[in-house]
Amino acid sequence: MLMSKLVGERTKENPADASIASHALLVRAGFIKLVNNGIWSLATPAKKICQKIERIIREEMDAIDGQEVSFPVVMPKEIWTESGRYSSIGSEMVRFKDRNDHDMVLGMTHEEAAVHFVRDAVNSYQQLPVMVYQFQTKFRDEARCRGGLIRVREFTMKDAYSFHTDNADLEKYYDKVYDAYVNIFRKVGMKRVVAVKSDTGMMGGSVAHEYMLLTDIGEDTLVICPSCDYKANMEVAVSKRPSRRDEVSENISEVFTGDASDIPTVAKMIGVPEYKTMKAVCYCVRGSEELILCFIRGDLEINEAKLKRVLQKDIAPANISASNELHAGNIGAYNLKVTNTTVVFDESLKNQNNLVTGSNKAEYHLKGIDMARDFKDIEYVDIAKVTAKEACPICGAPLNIENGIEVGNIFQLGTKYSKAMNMTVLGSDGKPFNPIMGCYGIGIGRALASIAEESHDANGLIWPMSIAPWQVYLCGIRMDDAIVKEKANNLYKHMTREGIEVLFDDRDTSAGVKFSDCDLIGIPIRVVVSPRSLANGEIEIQLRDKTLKENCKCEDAITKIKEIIATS
RNA sequence: CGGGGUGUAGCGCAGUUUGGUAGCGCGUAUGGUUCGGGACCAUAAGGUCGCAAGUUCAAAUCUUGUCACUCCGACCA
Repeated sequence: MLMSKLVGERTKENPADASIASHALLVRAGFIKLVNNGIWSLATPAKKICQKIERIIREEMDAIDGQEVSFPVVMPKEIWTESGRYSSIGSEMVRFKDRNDHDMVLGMTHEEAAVHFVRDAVNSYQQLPVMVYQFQTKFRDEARCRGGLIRVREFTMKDAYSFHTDNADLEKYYDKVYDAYVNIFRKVGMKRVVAVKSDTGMMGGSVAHEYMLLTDIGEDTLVICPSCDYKANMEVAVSKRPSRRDEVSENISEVFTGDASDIPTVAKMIGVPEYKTMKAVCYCVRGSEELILCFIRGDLEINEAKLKRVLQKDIAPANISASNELHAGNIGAYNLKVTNTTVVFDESLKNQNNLVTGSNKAEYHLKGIDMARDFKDIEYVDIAKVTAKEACPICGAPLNIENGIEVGNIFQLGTKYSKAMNMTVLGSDGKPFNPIMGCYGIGIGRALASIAEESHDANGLIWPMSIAPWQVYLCGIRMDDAIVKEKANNLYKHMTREGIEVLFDDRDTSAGVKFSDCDLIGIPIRVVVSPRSLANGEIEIQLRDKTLKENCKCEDAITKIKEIIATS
């Protein structure tokens, strides 16, 4: 590829709307161009990286007996009605009518298509397990795109679907995919990737993991144990909390607290630590008048993902200031009288005593609450957010909290789709059953952006060799010099013939411009042909990550470059 | 969906307060001088100032509406 012909505008200045490095650099280097909110065109370098990432994924998927297929982007309403998701998914799924007034959808995921595809072709347990996968465009009408390619509406995803006779077989296969994913992220050059336990959300199913690239700009919050291998998304993370029960329980008494309504103020006023309080947090059920009143230890926060799972309902924060039943700021579980309200107690309160809580009347709080004594027969559920330094549920070490970008996920789906879509195969006992499914995804563009996020410096991108758009940036300095021009041209032809991927900067421009572009684009090996080094019969080789800079004889160049490629 | 910000040349911006017919830097084209970390000189091309309506002798500038993008939050297989 000749640099003089490469389409894609490079700029010196950061785009005004970029707030993260990968977004800014990918735009500056001319890799991507915005077409519409969350919809991007990819230039050749970005496309080449995607192809290399896909090649690595394909190798790993094939190695665990995956069969590459291709499902459609546009699907009829019917198969989504079968699974129940035509109605359960909101405006994130694009729906439209074709010329015959038929309801259609744009694929945002392909469980339905996979079941539709496999259910007629697979009739016997003897054909299982089977896994199909594809690289396909997804469209999700995201409420809010961000971060360049990190969160977009249209993107390419590798999605895979496996079918099994029983849970044991799924689990065995799930482990294989788990390992394949570890290989994939290692091969594409992502370093700080961890697999965390995750929520299964609208996908249904039980066990799920997300592969997270640890970075400050990550949208997900992760709980990670530094001393054992406990790692979980905040949505599902748990911790061990020491009991704060005192030896002696006081009696309940009222305390005047005036207009103090938040926990720090009340605790300070009464003179107790915040963990000796019980606070109320109120939610409403989306699309209903029903209220959810959560009681939790005052120093903790509600984990809304956990709460949703406990309730099996969609919730939203509620504004209760207008309510007649509840005194905002003075809500307490003791002597509470409410209607059309679900009351939930967090496990952090279990068996605690001498707690301060609202009195359900203005200007007063209660102290001396003993959960064991004052509340009989209540059920405690885990709806609390884990906080940093709490004890790991496995080993007890203080937990860390970090941010991560989700670069891949794997789900044990169970029979949610095979049952809903009536996919059956005959078992060894001659009876039909619904196969157990798993599904496994990796976003290609997000992977590219994540690598850019992890691997760059002030001058530009730094691509790992395995996915670099080109392996070598061949730089002719003084292309107006006949000898340089000839040498560089010969080297370009020679390298290309040897199968080395070269971007040849044949432009007649200054060295500074070429070096800057080379750094910005982030090609791993820079080869410089110039009058200066050529005078000694040498060319210059330098690595983008600055781990090597040396001259070598022209005739040894190809061997040397191949060696670098082979060992990186 | 809620809150903020911004729309002026391919990119980054000034000009808007106080209305007077559009500007800077980068990039691009041509010629010349340069040449190992974003060279210099000269000349040139490129904009119905997001869109629409209104006020006015006159609107990038004031008014109203609308659209788009973006940031923070909600949502997120």
